[in-house]
Amino acid sequence: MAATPLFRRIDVAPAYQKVADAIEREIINGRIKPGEPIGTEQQLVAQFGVNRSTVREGIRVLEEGGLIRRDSSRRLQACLPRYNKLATRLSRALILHEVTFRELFETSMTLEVASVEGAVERATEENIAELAGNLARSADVVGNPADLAELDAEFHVLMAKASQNRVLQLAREPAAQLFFPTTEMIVGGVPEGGARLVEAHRHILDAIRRRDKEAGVLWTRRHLQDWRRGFEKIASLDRSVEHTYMEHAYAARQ
Amino acid sequence: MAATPLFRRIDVAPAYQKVADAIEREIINGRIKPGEPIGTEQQLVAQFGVNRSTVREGIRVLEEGGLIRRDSSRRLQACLPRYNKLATRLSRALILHEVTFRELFETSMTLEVASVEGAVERATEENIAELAGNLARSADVVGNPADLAELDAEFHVLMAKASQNRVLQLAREPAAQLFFPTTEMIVGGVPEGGARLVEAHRHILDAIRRRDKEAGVLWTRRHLQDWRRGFEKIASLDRSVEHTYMEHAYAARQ
DNA sequence: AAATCTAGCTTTGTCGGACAAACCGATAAG
DNA sequence: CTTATCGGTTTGTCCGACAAAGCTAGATTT
Repeated sequence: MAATPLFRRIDVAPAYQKVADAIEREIINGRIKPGEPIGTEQQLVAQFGVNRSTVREGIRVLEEGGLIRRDSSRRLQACLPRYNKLATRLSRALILHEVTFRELFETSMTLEVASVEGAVERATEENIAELAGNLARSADVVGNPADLAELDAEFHVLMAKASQNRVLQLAREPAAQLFFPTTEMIVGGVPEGGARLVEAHRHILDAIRRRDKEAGVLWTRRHLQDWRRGFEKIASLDRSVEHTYMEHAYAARQ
Repeated sequence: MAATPLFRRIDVAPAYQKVADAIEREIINGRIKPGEPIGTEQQLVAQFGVNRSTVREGIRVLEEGGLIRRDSSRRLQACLPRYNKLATRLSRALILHEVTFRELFETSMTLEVASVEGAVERATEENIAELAGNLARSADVVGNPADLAELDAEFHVLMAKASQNRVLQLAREPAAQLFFPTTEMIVGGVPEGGARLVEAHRHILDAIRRRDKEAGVLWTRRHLQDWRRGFEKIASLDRSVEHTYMEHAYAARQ
């Protein structure tokens, strides 16, 4: 396109950013492995030749990005970014973008179905045992919406885990974090809601055990459709997630 | 469970974290709207009663989290977290977790199919025009793998946009960022690869225009299966994304 | 000798102050 | 009306300092 420029683009990134980038590079390309120490702030000061305040700003960037963390004794070490932490930030972004429950529901339907398909195909004995444990605990608290909602969320996490697909696990997490908290509202508001939920989980787990993909998908769809029907009794699918939560929080305080 | 404790859990979060949390709260619950200024560092120092270094560390956290940014004149303002930036972090996380292309492919198949279904249902005239523009440009560079790969990625972004589902847009982004760069490798390595890609896009767009969901899904699947076949000619689906990219980068340098 | 304690060194989190460069706004000059 | 200039702000960086918490190794006790 253009002629070769005479000068290279001048690098104007602030020093703290360069510090963060330099450490990030070492982690990304594997020269520092997760769990390995990064060194003390003093050492970084010496290596980069910048002030400790500057180093600390760079550290904050990486810490928030999930690439490094401080161990029990506050020493820096590289780490594998936790999906959960990243997902939390994504959920926050979704709220700020004022997405609606309709969007959330549609996407969750897609991802939970994919999740159960994967689980039916590839769940290990251990995965199945975990799901069974969750189901047993759910049956015990069927009358307690708060506890049941928590176990419901866990059931779906375990299902995604059973799919053995980490990309899918990650992709579903942000939506799930916004989606499943409503379970408590719904189970609490619909008689027999808790029983239907546990029933659906039971059929899903059974389908996974029998490697029956069709049944797994069917019951997952029913399970989510149940959620949807319950939701529409108490709120509109086309309102933003943010507003709905706000109102619910307000109502709960009364 | 336990008796009501006599003392409330004392807060030991470091000051910079509290600064970040305090500002985040104001943004999340809407008291500071996206685009509005946060104030200068000096003002934050005065308001929070902490040192400027501390304030700056808190700012770094929020900046990395995408909740605030500095405008042209480096003043702080709240902002809507950009999907893209967050997705980059997630992609990085996926690489560090050494996910395989099989996981990536499976999830992308799910999400792209959901994407085209949404697009068939809800694409606006404007969405269709954007897709058509992309298609026309693609046809022009059918012999240039690098440019074509870029336009392919854009086509799929536009398709997700046309689905009018922002949760879906967000959910597909991390996988897409890792998935589509390989298009260049594949199109370059398979004769007629470029032509098949443009052909698939043409059929997909046509299906969206005709609101023919079945055709849209069919051609999207074919399109991705094409990718998969091409990929398997040059690498294994079960190797980690990281290693495959490394080798490709190495080969390109020779 | 093994376990425990203690004193000193290290490291982190925070603070205060400082300064150059970039930026902003307003005024002066063409 | 545009351009140049100048002072006040603001950011990015640096220096030095200190309390609290953690770690280490030698001293003490059992």
